[in-house]
Amino acid sequence: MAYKTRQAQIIFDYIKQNAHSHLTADDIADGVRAQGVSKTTVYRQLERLLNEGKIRKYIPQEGKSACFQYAEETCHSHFHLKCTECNCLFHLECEYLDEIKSHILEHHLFDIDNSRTVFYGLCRNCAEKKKGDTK
Amino acid sequence: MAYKTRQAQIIFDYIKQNAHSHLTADDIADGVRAQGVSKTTVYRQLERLLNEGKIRKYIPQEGKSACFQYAEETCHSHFHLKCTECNCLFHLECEYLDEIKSHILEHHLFDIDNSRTVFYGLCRNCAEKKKGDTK
DNA sequence: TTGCGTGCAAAGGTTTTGCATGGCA
DNA sequence: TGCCATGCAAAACCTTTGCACGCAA
Repeated sequence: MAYKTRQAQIIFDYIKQNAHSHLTADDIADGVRAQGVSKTTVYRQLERLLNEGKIRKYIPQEGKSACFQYAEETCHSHFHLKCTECNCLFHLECEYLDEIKSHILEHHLFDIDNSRTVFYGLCRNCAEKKKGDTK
Repeated sequence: MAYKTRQAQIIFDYIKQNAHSHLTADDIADGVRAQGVSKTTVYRQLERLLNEGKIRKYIPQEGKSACFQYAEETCHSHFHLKCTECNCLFHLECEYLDEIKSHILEHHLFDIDNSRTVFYGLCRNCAEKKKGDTK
């Protein structure tokens, strides 16, 4: 049903190798262009990988383009914190927070999708920086 | 410093009257066009209202355009649930969940912005519908 | 009268699509 | 060979911007 093409492999490898960072479609296209992969194919593969759950998509509050990141299996079981100031992503593994999901499911009848949910706010560094500002 | 124009008032009123729903810039433009307000002005007013904190902006995971909603004061103190299936927004007021913010701040040194954070997942109706599907 | 807000049209940027070709199975 | 994936270019889409005019203060 799905062919395994050179380009698709290159794109997936690139995202996997940069698993630590958030890449825009443009970033990825830049990274694979030298190997003869077009931007159109990048978009089409991103859509496929997204459906397969192999990557995750983040949509910044401000700014233009969506970011993508390799979806490690372990990421399905925890939440993410995204700093609105420095745009860093933090992985949050914590027993207390696992209870959130079951609490909301039981008391509010809503089944949270951990891998899609991102908490926005200020990370430690940026909060301190802001405090220091002469505002 | 800021003039009070007819168009600005019309736009704000429209958003306020539809406080229960998520409106795209286009929805709003459609709603006020008959009263002689241009889409450009809608965008410019949305930006202003956003900065003033009078409305909130939601960026859907899927789909194109951003959604806006009248920001009721009470919304600053609770979280929101957004169904990825039917796109409904639920307001979540619950003591237990208020603890989330302080827990994450104390234990993970991250200051969550409630008004920006949205939990994505499946609401009751859609979850049941999916269960019923012959998948 | 001053200068911010508006409207139109055009630009800007991201993502999608049509169609012919290329390449996996 | 059959058919999905690719590439190019163009389109579609949302949002922003330049500029002249109108209107609130």
